[in-house]
Amino acid sequence: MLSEQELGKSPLFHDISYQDYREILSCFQAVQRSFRADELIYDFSSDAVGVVERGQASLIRIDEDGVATVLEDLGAGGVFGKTLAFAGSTGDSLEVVCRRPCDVVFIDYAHILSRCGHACQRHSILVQNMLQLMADKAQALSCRVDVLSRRSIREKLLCYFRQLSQQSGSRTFTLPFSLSTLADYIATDRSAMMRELKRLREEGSVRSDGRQFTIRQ
Amino acid sequence: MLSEQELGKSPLFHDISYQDYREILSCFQAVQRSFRADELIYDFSSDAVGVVERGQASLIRIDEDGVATVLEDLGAGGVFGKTLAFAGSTGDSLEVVCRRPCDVVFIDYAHILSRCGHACQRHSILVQNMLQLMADKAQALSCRVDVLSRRSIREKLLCYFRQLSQQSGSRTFTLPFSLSTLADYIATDRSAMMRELKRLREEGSVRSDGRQFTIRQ
DNA sequence: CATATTGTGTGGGATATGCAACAGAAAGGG
DNA sequence: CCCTTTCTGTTGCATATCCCACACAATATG
Repeated sequence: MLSEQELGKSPLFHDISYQDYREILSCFQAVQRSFRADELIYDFSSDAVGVVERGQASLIRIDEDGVATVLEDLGAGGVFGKTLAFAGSTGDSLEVVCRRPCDVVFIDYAHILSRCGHACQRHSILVQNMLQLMADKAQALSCRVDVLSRRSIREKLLCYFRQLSQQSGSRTFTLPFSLSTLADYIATDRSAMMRELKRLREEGSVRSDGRQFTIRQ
Repeated sequence: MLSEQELGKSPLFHDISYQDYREILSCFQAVQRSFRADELIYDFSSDAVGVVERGQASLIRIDEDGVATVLEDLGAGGVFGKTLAFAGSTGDSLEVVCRRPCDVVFIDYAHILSRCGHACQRHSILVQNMLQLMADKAQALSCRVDVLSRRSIREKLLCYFRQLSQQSGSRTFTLPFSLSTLADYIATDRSAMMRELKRLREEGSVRSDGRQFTIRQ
């Protein structure tokens, strides 16, 4: 349960009064839980939709060989759920895992989409907030597709760097994760990526210090 | 403008009366237009959100070298707009192009997300429909990421085939586009893909006749 | 009907990428 | 503090993938 102050920062309950927030929790049978780093948040067995209120989590895929791949990075406002990801090619499993301590709200998805008998104002605002979160998710996924659809490691890196640069509004930006994870994110071999990174540095397209990067132009 | 009968099939105006539909069009300054094959539907210059009511369209990216890549396949219920795709790595442009004759509704996105002064019932249902479409879009993009994040052509193909198989509810299914476009879709070279496809056929993992495929298991 | 355009299928040669393996740096945990 | 684990950086080698080029089928187009 959020405090009145925390509620102000909540992506899902934005613009909802504390009174309404409490009623929504019961009306929607919503559950709020906190997680520590590395804890399993969701395993795609229930029909609930989860919203990350605070903290950071990752949606990862584990294939039959046990290889893990980060499919999505979920920050505050991140949404996940069975109905929002492909059921998964038989054989591999999906999980949402906590990276940094998280607060997560679980809500029954069908309940959100069904016309509320009470036609309540609360419901309407909640749906609107949910729409906003979903639009953000769609955009984040679009970015990912934009990167992954590039044909070479080089192009993938440059595409991703340009995105980060644009987001930060500067030619300099900080990677949201380690270089090893970056390789995973762009779905390539780490050593091959390091090689390409070196080349980019040598020809002056990119400068880097740790996780801080600067691109030319 | 839709006829009363067509309205019943509309993804965006589902469960909305004809009367309300007409008022929404004016209240939201929504515009409805039809397009023929190969016509340009949207070039990401306006802030409007588009919804494909009928027909088929593609969201394509054209990079600085003029190479086109299909980023999304938009059928009935497909949503697109500037706020839903990454602004695009500077240099390449995005377009929505008509494949098969389309009816498209354009709505001002800010208008949808803003609390409607009238707090009207119409608005609320429209938002709910929009949420459903957005969730569908997120799922479709997840599928795409699932495929593109595979490390080899072989795995990409198998992953995509499993998705199609699951969608059709059968081991046999039909590709939604040509083999050449498929190569594009999984972001690889066509000849390399053909070679891999040949291998899959030879070892009996896949049988195919034209665009009709059958996978083992 | 002739002609142009697009799609399919295949191959040889160049190379970018993947894989395995290692060593030192950095970070976390008791 | 030491010890463990993760992360970074690099290399040699094998090969999957790309690029170019060609021939033919299928389909559109007038």
